Amino acid sequence: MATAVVVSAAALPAAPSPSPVRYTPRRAALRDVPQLHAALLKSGELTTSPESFHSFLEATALPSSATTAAHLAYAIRLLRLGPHPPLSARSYNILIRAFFRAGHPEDALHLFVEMLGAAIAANVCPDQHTIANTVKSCARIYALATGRSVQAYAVKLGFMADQFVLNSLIHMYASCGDIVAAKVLFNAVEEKGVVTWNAMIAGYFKNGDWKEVVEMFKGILEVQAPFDEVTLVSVATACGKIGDSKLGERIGDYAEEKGMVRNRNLATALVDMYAKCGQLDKARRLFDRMHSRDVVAWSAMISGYTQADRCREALAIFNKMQATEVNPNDVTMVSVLSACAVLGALETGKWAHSYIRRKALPLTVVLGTALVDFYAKCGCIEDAVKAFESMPMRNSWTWTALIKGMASNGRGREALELFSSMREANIEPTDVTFIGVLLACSHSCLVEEGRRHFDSMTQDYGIHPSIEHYGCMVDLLGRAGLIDEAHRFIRNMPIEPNAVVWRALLSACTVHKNVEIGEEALKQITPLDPNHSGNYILLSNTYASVGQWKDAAMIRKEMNERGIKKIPGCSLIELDGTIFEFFAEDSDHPQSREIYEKVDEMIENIKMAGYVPNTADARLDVDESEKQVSVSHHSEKLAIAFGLMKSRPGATIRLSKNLRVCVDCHAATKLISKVYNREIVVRDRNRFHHFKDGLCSCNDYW
DNA sequence: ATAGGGTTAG
Repeated sequence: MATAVVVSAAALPAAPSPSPVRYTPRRAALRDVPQLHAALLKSGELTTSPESFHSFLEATALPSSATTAAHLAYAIRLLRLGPHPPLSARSYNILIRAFFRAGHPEDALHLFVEMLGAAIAANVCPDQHTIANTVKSCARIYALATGRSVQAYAVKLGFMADQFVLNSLIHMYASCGDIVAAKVLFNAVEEKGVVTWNAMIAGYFKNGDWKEVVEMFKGILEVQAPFDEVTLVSVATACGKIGDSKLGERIGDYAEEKGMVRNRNLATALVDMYAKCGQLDKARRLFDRMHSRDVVAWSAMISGYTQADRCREALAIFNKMQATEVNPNDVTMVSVLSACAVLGALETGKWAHSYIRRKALPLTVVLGTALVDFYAKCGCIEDAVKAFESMPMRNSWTWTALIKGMASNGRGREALELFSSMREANIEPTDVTFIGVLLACSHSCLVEEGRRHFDSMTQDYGIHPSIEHYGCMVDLLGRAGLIDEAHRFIRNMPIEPNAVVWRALLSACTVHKNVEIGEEALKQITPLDPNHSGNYILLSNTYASVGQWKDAAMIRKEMNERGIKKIPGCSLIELDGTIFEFFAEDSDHPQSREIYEKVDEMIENIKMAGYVPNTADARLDVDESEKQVSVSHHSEKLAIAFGLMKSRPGATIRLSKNLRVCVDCHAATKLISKVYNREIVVRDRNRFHHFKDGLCSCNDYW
């Protein structure tokens, strides 16, 4: 009896509340271990009773949150140096399991090898427990070849009928990507238990085959095979990934009904599933009802908001998390940075970066890429480069993020140089990389390079252009003024052009005042995307730019008749870590009056520097002076005025807006940067504008 | 004694 050994159960610290599923051994605080050891030595039990020895080993080595490297070191010294009873498989098994659970699968494998040596010397033979635990370690480090040789032992020793051995092997093969080997074993198991099914499902899960996870579960239901919480965790998560909200919801309801949502992992999986199926508020209600939330639960909720483009709420919930005992990890910070990137929340994101450094969170490829992307999307391209260079590992996503960042910050040449370096580093570009490359060309008017890369994409890399690539090309040609060529390009596309492609052409027509093709473009867009206000506004502005006021007014009238509302312009500005949101003609802000006064002052000042209001993009139903007032209340100007009021002199003003910068705001902002001696960085829908000393980084080409 | 589970980037 194991209990007979331990000096006194009362001498041991109470175990934390045991999880309902897993076996939780008695544990000893490190300072109690020698005492326990001494007592066992003194009574002689340590050497005479194998049961006592094993029990002591378990108490010392089996990990809990309190287990340290010192515990493991103590146990391994005891095993190697003794004194102890003649060693058995059991002693090795305890340590193999301990090292595995403590996150040292390699050491577990070393112990297995050591055990095989001992097998020769002292007649210690691996048993089914040894095999199962060793196989688990192989799975953890993706040691497929090693796993196969362990299976050879299992065959040789006749353990292949053991459920535990079989299940661990199925799991090992599946998680190492050898799904065929896993399936062969799975099919060979006659009595499939719930764990057998789960191991196979987990295999498909690990390989990202969400559809097959769902299919297997449907198979389970069909043959009425057993399933449990663990099954549902995988299946619910898979439902989220493929957007199967019907099955997801059934699982959610079932879990509620059976009280399974008390299982934290399952509740977390359901939160994730609801969020990914677009039921964010349902996800939140479940999250709020959870009894305890660990870092994964918090991260799931935060990423749910980020992925649903509700980034301010993502940051709000991150703030709540910080008031708890749970510490964010690298995964949490990925979502946080991604939210900051979307919002252009530079201060908050910088804080996140410093947190990562302070806590020495592992700079994984994903986290590093999120950092690069964040800095690039906040217009801090130098910091993006620094983050890129500080990463120990980069992949194609990382390079792509920086290339796109360079492109949208108007540094096309550098983006193309980066692309060359990427190739020299032997990182395979993807379809998205080429979108970055083509954007770089179009934002910097590099027409020849763009054509070359577009052709090379298919010829040299076998990547077939998607509609987005075609859109970039139309944009590139159109912006460069090659409107006819762009139009021909669309007509020769092998796939149906969509509204985005035609809109790129239309927008080029607006810039280059081409009424004829602009009309054609709108005609093509209307059936594809009838309710997008931008289309009408672009053509109306094209008419206005060549003085066809009647036609311009007619288009606006048509818009009104069809009940199409202009998307309100919206600008975000972050000051001292708080994000302020402005709409055109906004009067919601408590300091509205001061802000409008500041706008008037700003306009007067830049007029003295030569500003002439450009009302081509203004509403048409009012007279000229009203038009001037209306453009002066564009959301950008309100946000800039607020920024001037609230930041110290000379500080850079950064804002991000939902539409593209209008001609008037662009001209005004250039002058504001000069008159107020401020750098102003504006992120619009498409790209960045860095205003300084009366000039813009886009060279007025956007 | 033993097997299976949730969150992340372009």
